Amino acid sequence: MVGRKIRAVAAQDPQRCRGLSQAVGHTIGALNRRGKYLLFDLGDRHLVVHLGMTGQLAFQPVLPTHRHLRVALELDRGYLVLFDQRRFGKMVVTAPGEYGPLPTLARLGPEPLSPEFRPGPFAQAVAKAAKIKPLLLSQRVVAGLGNIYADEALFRAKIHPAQGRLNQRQAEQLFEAIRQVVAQAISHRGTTLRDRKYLDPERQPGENQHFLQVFQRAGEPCVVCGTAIQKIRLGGRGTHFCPSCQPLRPTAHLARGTTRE
DNA sequence: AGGTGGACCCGGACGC
DNA sequence: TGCGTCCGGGTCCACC
Repeated sequence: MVGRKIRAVAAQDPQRCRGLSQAVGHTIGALNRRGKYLLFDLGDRHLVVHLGMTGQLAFQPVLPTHRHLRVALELDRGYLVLFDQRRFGKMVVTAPGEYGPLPTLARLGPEPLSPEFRPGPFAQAVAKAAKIKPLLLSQRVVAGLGNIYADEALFRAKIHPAQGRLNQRQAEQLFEAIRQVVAQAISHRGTTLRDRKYLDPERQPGENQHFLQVFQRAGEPCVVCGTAIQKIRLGGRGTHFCPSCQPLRPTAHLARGTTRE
């Protein structure tokens, strides 16, 4: 669809797609990604798309009739459409770099597999965290981690999801675990759970669900020690961990140099 | 400023 | 079979 001109836009829910009419008359340039956001370069504007949890973006020659069709951009030949099964997805037009309507994008941390993701700044950020998992989900210290990969990375690093003030060693372990979990998920073409919410552009399921070690495995044995995986609620999210491999210790015992033992 | 809890939504799973 | 209820996913926002 790159190179095509946007002729018209139609949004089912104009309130949540503010500014979309600014896209009309622009030509779609490069398509980039930051974290979970897709950025279409329109020259002096960016078209920002977030698929939420169940959204799908498609380029189709004819306008589909689909009950979950939420936004349609009419292009020179064909349509760019956002299907948004549960209405958490977004399409917004902004000036490049001005992401006021998208505060999470405005404060997005580095890509986990990029050179900008560095252990030093990461360690500094997680040393101050009240609870590590909500910080990972905030997108501020690293971009793109959702509930599945946050749980998996914390398991690999042997850190309890509610742990605060990570020490240097924990920070290094978590840094590596995040990169491994993301790289593994990409190599397995994504995670498609039982509900098949995620399918790739060819409509094929991913394979990473077969490699998850804690997510949605509550009650099953830990792959390392055999202890039953626990599920708790943390920051409003279902959170899976091994209570034996990921013990929660008082922060004071972990933050090096803060005790007089 | 940072943390937290609720709102948003609806398909699917589950219980009766 | 059908109906009601609950859950969960990623932000965003109001509040602390």
